[in-house]
Amino acid sequence: MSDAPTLFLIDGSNQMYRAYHAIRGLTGPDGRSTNAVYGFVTMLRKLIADHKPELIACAFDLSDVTFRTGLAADYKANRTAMPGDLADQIPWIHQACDALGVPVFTAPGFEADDVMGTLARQAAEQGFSVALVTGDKDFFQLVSGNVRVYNPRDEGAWYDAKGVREKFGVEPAQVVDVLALVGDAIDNVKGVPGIGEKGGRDLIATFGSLDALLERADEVTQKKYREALKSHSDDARQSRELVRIRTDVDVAFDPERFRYRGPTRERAYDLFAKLGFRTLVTEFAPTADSVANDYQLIASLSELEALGHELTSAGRFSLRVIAEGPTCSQAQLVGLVVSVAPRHARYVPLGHEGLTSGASLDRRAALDVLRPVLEDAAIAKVGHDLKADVVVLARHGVTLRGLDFDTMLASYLIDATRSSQALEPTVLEQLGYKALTQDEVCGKGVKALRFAQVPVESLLNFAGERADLAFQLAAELAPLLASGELESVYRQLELPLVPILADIEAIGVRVDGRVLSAQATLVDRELSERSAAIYAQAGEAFNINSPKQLAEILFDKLKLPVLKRTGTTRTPSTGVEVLEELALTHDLPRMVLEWRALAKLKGTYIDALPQLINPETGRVHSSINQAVAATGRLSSSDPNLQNIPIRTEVGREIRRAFVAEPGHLLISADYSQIELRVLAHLSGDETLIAAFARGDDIHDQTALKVFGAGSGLSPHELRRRAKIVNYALLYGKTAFTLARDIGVTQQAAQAFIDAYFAGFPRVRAFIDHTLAEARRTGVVKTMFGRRRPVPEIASKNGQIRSAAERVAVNLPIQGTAADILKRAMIDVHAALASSYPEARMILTVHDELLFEAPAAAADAVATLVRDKMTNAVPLAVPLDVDVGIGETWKDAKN
DNA sequence: CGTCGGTCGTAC
DNA sequence: GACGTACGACCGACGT
Repeated sequence: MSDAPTLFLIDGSNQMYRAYHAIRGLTGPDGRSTNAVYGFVTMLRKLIADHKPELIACAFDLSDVTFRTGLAADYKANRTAMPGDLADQIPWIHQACDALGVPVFTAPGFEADDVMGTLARQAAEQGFSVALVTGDKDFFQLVSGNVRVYNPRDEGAWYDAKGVREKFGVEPAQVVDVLALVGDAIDNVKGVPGIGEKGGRDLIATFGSLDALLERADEVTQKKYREALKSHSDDARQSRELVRIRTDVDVAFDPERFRYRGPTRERAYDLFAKLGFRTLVTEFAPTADSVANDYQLIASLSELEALGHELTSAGRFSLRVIAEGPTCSQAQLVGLVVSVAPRHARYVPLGHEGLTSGASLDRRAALDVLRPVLEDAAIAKVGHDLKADVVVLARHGVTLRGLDFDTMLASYLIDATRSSQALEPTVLEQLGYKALTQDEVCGKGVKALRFAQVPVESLLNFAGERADLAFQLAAELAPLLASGELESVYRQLELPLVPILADIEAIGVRVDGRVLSAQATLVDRELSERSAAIYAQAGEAFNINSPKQLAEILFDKLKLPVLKRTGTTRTPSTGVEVLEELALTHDLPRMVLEWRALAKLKGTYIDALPQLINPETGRVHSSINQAVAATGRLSSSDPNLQNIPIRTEVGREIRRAFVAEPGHLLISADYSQIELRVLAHLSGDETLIAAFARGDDIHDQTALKVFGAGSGLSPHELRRRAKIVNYALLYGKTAFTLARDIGVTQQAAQAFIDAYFAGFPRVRAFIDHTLAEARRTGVVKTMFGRRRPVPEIASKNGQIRSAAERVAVNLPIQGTAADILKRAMIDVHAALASSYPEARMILTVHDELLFEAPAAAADAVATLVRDKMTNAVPLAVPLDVDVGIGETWKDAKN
């Protein structure tokens, strides 16, 4: 074989059909089928990636009318017509070839096969190797020394002459004769009746060619073949012309026209965006390389002063702090970037190291120059995640004011269900631009640099984009906020919360490491005793934490029954529910459950918390995320302080490590049954409202309605069950799970649910109304106008639809409760700032706020907090707040 | 050696 | 199959 490059000739029509049938049910944003395009593009990209072709082309059929229909009018007449949604995709497939840099060839009156045959012949004559990319066996006839068939379906399936002999039993040159004998019922190639693949192969192998066979038909030993050959010799000859791939079509092979030149980014992006191919869109989105930007470095304090004037006269600008540190709360300024117009950015280097440290301005002097601008509430600030900027600037003595447009929050309000509200995906979706990522600038893994180590020139592009893209996003998102009627929830709730959350993060919670290490010692001892007992019981040591190993012990070794399997891997489940059931017949499951609970406590809290104590402050500064939870709740991470144990005594002990500063006390204030109160308000149910108005215990009330009198159960048990029923409603629990939770039959559980709705009829009406609205609009809303898309409410899949219905019912309740807490936080924060500035809000946990105040002021602060929380929002029912004071979080909650 | 999906478990 | 919203630890498979 020669050293000349291989020409890849793709059988476009064949591959297109294959893709169409291989991928089902893929549609673009407008609902039109995109399966064939996607499959084709995937194939093409894989081919290019795998083989790095220098020469490439793709051939397509033009129409059903070809020279073959001239030879036999019924050629291919038996074929079912091309599906309409495949035909619709052909132009896109051609465009995809073009966008990816693959020239397309067709010839009027000929099929793709003939175009390929002709090009292959010419290329081979010029000394090139040829790969015929197809899944069609007819192409074996074209194989020669330089021409091979490549089937991308089974990788490595190259067919040269030897491959053809093995696969087909004859020489490549004889393939066409075999095909002519065998015929093809689907394409109406008659062939010779009675001769099949095996027979045809043997006949041609014996006689050498179709012509020789027909000439010497008398010599054929099998009578049925002999007679069929004699009476159908014309059919055989005609069939040969139909199956023979032509090599004399009017196309010319010119290596220059077949050179692979790579994709055209804009065309690929436009096409894939239109078709909704998200990963491909990402790959071909415009980047800094393809857009002209005015990003510049500020090189001196005098330039910085000029910039300050520019920002002041602009009256509105976007900014981003570039910072880093071991933890967010210890972040140090590396630079500050601003933008006053699209594609414009100015980067102020403040803390670069090494070769580029000379570029940095004196941090303090520079911040002093910018301070009047940053602290001026009349100059509007735009940014993506402004809280992060507020926090870092506060650490450097600057109070960022004039917060106006946070694109992360805007994007969150527009669609809180997006998987990420980070800048990059948001910009890609809204602006169709692929932003630089930190990884691209700094590298990743162990070799990653810190921002401060990256050359200033490289950071300029990354930093510039942060500010520039936020500026551009703001313009894009503002109209969407308005059209979604989200401006009020943005201006009244989310935006005012930004500096408050920044405050909470900066202040942190004092955690006493000594309490935790004492607990660690105790729990460690307990764990090793318990694991020893477990190993003894199991007869061997194993990793109790490994569901797989535990399953082997329980189900293989001890032969306990497999009660349930996990969802995706179908392995025997070792979840609580299963272990609790097994605990009735064996000791080990119970021991494992107790071990697990302790190990979880230790791993997640006792061991993790001390590592997050900031040595500078002795406090834990958890991040509060405002744009994660789909319902509008806040979430907490690093560490998550919203799931500190409370239900078990040993878990509650962990809260003893959360302490007040000496001379201070913690004040915990939590809304009592806020979601049920919200339900009472939203539904307008008179019975519920009256019960809350009287201050009745709502669970006792529910017990009365649902279980009636004379059930024989203790009041305590009745209340416990009623509580489960109440919350079941909020979460759309089914009779099945309710039955399991309160230990009654499914019928009894259904009866309770029915009794509940009978007792609180407006609740049923509220749920029905909410679902109807959700079905009509595809969106559900909270009392304050926060919205959540629920497109799955229209799903034909019952499971998906039911899940969407539960979401739809839950959001107005959970989301409104979240809105109320946010409103309360804003009011309390303002009240504390003016009346008790030395008292501080330090934590928020969905329906609870935690404060730290000088001991002398604690009672007064508690009163103020209760007042503000109670009156945060007027509802049809009173809001009740439980307040507790103590030296530790545990004490404050008791 | 890092990434990532799966499973499990804590909170409200 | 069956309860909404989060975060995170651990395991183990997989890819570099």
